[in-house]
Amino acid sequence: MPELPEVETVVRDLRPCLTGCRIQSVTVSGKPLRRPWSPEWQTQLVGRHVRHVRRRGKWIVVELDRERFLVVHLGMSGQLTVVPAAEAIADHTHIVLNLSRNRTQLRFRDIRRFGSATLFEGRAVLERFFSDSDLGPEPWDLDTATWRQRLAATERCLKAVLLDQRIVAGVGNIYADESLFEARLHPERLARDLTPAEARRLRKAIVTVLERAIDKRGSSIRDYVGGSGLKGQYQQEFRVYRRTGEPCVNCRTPIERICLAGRSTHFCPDCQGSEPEASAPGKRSR
DNA sequence: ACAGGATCCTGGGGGC
DNA sequence: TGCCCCCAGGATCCTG
Repeated sequence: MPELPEVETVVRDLRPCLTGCRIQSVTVSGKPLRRPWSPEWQTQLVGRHVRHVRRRGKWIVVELDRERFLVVHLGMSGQLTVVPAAEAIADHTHIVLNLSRNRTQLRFRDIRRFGSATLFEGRAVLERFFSDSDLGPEPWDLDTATWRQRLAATERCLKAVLLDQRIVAGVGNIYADESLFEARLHPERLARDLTPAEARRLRKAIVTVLERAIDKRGSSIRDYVGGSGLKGQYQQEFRVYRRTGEPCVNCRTPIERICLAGRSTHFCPDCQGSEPEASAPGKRSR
């Protein structure tokens, strides 16, 4: 669930609560997460100070002293929050760090356990992790030439390309659909078929939609909360996502839902043009 | 190289 | 109430 805007919100919430804190002690649930947690990390974390908290794609990076990096992925249902230690510990809480400041704790809770927390030793190891996973650029760092070249180099449809973290980092199912609506592009269009103007429009739409969502603290459909436990509000602004059958905000045509790249995909069949086969030359819709 | 499906999990919602 | 099925913001692995 958490995509770039949700992860960015968590990071912005956590930063003032964590920066400068000392980790006093660590407890874990022992339940397996997406990536295995090594027991020795508990002792390595104790006594470390938090230098900085940042985001890379959908990854949260908690930078510690002595070049240690706690890297968290929220998966589908992960929550990373700072709360008073006195607050009851909810079910499915897997990692608790006791912090030096104001009797607070950093808690990682993940109902479905598709998320992960990993400790990296050394900046080079962290960098290698991101380069090995081939994580693409942040949407606003995507330069025109690279973007056009990546689109031209694939046979895949736009929806599949937007979900590919190697091409652009941070976009997930919600913001892929919302960006394609913003750009007025059909999710089944082949990436390689985009004109330069369309490619530019899509890149701009991604940034616009993500910035709007960050302003609203992301989207809370179910489990997502920010680093302070507050929900997001962007779900109230969805124009296509989860609006199947409801009228398009532009043209009142009912929003359609199909399955693409294994994910439910929502679009306006009128505003977002027709499928490639149907758009005969010389007979362009709109 | 890619689509499609299955997989890792838990829980909410709808239909009956 | 309960049961069963479908669905879910992600990523990865396998097969064809």
